[in-house]
Amino acid sequence: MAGRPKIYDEEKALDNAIEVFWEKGYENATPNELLSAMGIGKGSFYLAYKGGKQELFEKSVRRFFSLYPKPFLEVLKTIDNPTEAIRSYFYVMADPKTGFYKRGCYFANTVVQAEDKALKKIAGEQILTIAHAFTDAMKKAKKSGHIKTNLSPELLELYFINLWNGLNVTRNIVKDPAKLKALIDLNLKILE
Amino acid sequence: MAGRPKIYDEEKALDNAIEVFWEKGYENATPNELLSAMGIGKGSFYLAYKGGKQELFEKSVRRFFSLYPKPFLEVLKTIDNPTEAIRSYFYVMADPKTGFYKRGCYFANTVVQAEDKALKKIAGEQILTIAHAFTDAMKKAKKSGHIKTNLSPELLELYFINLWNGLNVTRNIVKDPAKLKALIDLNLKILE
DNA sequence: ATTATTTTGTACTTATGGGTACAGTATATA
DNA sequence: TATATACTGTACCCATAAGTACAAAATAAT
Repeated sequence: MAGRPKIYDEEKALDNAIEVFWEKGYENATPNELLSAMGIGKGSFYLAYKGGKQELFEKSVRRFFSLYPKPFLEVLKTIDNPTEAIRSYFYVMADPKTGFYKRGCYFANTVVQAEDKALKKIAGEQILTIAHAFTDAMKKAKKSGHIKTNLSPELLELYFINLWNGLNVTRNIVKDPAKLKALIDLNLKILE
Repeated sequence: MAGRPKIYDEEKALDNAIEVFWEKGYENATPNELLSAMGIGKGSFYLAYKGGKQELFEKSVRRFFSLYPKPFLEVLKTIDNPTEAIRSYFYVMADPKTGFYKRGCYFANTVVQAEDKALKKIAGEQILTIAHAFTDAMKKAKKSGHIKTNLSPELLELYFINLWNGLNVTRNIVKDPAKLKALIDLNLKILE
């Protein structure tokens, strides 16, 4: 455990890198922007991330997941009737105060933007993980009678992934939060 | 009208450029790829497109529109009950034989990928144009009694834009055409 | 055949992406 | 206090993006 101590906070630096990637996308985030946002030089960077930009992004994906979706999914598990929780999750895409309204879904953006197949895949898996958690919640709610639809959980899951992915694009074209909320509400009627 | 004659076909060159942009996205398409696909050198290129890559892309957007959505929209106008026509339009995203299944929506990709706000806007406008045509078709079908929903045409339009945009992302994550078709069918039930 | 006009190919240019190499500095421990 | 270890900063490096400059070539009209 000897050696010169790090001058920067690893987690904070990663969080700052997330901001750059989120704003610009993986390909458009330049080393200069990343390094200056992280507050470190090349020496430190390539020591910490031997895989360079790609490794940084992969780590940022996992960190992003633990920062945003994960806490929500843990609350979701404890809820009996999940419809309103799910609605509020979708609403972040329609709320100008959130990073999601402004910059979209970290994962869905990557799925569309990245050239690298491996990155696309990792990002897609995060979305699927979230979707699975929604499905679990809905299965439970069906058993307890809070949700009555006869649609299969798998199809419902796909329906909600697609709503989310759609919002990620549509918010760029139709910016009115009220319209986006109406769209979400309309889609959620499927659970009635 | 004197002068050395062009050695290449402008339209064909533009079509070839579309293929590159469609495959790679605006930012990731390199000059080398574009020029060699178009079969011309720099001299000819920057003479024909003084605005460079950006001008080329803008022209490619209009050309793409005239190649794919426009013919469909013209047929759509002549149809009485548009539900099946619209369904078949959405199905291109679920059909492995089409460029849309493999490479997605030229416009929606641009909306998500491009840094340039002007390009984002132009691409978004194409999507809105298509959506408006759908709305017109549905208004007509409502009057003639083929469609009975009470939802406002504006909300329906947003719903369909969002379905399309969602498919453009979701097809990267869930590749099974049958599942994608089931998703489309489920969404189209809203017209019943 | 000369000229005016347009197109083409090649050479050059600047900036940046995405790193590597390595010498120097700061620490924990023996 | 010496040493092994870990971090940092600076100086390089090569490839490519995106475009300019311009001389040479091919035509139509005179």
